[in-house]
Amino acid sequence: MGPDLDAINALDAVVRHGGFARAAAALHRVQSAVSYQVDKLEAQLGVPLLDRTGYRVQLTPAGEILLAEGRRLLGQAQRMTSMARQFADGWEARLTVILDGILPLETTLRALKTLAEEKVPTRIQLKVEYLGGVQFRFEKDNADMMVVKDYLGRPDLEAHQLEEVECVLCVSSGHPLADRSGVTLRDLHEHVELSVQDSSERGDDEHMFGGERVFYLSGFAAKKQALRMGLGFGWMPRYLVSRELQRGTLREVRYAGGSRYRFTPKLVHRTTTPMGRTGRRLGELLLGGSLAAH
Amino acid sequence: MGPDLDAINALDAVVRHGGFARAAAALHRVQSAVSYQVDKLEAQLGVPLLDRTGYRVQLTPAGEILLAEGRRLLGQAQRMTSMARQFADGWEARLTVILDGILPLETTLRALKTLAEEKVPTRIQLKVEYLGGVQFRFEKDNADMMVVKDYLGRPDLEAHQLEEVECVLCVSSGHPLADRSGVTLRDLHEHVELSVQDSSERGDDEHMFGGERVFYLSGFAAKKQALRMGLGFGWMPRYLVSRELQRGTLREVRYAGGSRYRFTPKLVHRTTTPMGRTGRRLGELLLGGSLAAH
DNA sequence: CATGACGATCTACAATATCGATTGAGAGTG
DNA sequence: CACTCTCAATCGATATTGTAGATCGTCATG
Repeated sequence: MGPDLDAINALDAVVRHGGFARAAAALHRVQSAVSYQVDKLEAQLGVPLLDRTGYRVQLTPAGEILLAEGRRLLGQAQRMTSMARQFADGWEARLTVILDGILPLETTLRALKTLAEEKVPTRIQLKVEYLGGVQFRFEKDNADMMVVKDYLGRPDLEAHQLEEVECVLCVSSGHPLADRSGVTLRDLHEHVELSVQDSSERGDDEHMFGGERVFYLSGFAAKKQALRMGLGFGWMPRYLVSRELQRGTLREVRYAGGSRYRFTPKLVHRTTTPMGRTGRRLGELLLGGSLAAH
Repeated sequence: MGPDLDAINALDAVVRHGGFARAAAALHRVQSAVSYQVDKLEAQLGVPLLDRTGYRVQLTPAGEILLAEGRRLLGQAQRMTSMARQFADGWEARLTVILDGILPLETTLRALKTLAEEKVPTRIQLKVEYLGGVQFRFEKDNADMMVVKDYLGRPDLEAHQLEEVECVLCVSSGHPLADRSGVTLRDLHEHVELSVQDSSERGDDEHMFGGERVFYLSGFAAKKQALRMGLGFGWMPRYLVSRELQRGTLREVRYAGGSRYRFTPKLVHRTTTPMGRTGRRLGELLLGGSLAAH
């Protein structure tokens, strides 16, 4: 049907090396084989590509244009084979990673950037979820990895610990709770609690206070905005609010039960299906780079 | 070396028709031939492309990505063949046209736009020259066509007449010649004549007045600007100055020897080498559209 | 369990690519 | 002008590759 890549390659060699004989040498073939291939290509395309009238062969105008097109074709084929070789070498075709939105995106993105610079052929899909939604998605999408605050352990899951993240119970400086000390659970229940919406159907975070009024926000950016507006109180990872706490825009609630807690995020993957090279490399990068750094 | 287009085509057929047997039917081959091609492709790429464990074959993740790449390859090859067919059908690869700058670009550009819309594969090169420079370039570049005011006839050149263009001897309204009537050649010689620079080494236009002071401009746009600034007098094609003449910004010199002349532009091409389809089509478009229309 | 569709596999055969040698046509040299 | 050298087309023989046709095991379906 179409043109033959070998034939195009032969033509290319003839033109680049300036002759059938030299092309044949370069291709480790005999001259007649090259002649044959070029003839075939001309027959396939139905256009004379080389002008044989002179002592040296020369491209016809049409040949020039078609060869340029053909070279693009060869390049693309080259790319396809190198892509295939990478797959053969153990690079997986797809890698799905679920990330808990409470964790800083920056380190993850930097790791992905490094992967891109290393030209891995893998299509990486990164999804951000919250709370129980992380594991929910991990299982629903049959994802390869998740970076999560907490998860329900299972024998087929393996976890690596990442750097600790601290959470702070925050409130706007204008909020009634801001200036109070010795805040009790009862006090908290009189105010609105802000939480990030769980994308699964599971219950709430263990650190929630179980009051009457809870507003669910769609992410930590929205939650922070709501906090600053004085809508209510709520837990925030410190790295997201450290500047506001310094400036005093947000205040740490002086809650008697403790206004801080730390947790260790975990990089989780399956032990059933071994991870491909991209997955392993991404793991290295995430464990190496300090995930919780600002 | 690289992947084989036929094999890619076979894989594509298998996936699109959902099975080796159907693919074979669609390709007018027997099933084993398709099997062979797909096996070959997998061997060439070194990656399993189809998952044969199930009842129905299914693409592996790597196969999915590589097939997508392969389809692009097929499409490109398709384009290459169709391009070649057009060349085989008599569309030339290149077409060089020299245009006299005194003529309106618009019709020519419209014709070229039509050609582009008709998806001719030809690379068209349009060059604008002036006076003797047109034919000079035509010969130097071995161009295919020229649209010219005058040319030195030769037996191997054939010309078709286009629509007449009128030239007017113009001057700025602020110029001393603007309000005079019965202007003589002697009067003209006292002022600066504006002319467009000939890009060849040949002499001047036959319509020039042969005065002492002549300013040469690089094109009609520049000439018009110089005229409006009152730098001197000079011939302009009417279509370029009709608005200025109406408004009175420019005035027609009331020259006793005649302040207007008309000429018939000609579309010239060689009779020695027959024109290709693009050349013929462009000729049709230029002769059909009224070249001299505003 | 019988049936039918599917895809792998094998063999024989056909088509296609390569080899090695020859031919004739420029181009360079004395 | 004769000689040689390089170039590319051409040809017959051979090696490689692709296809047809038949068979086999597997899996889904009724």
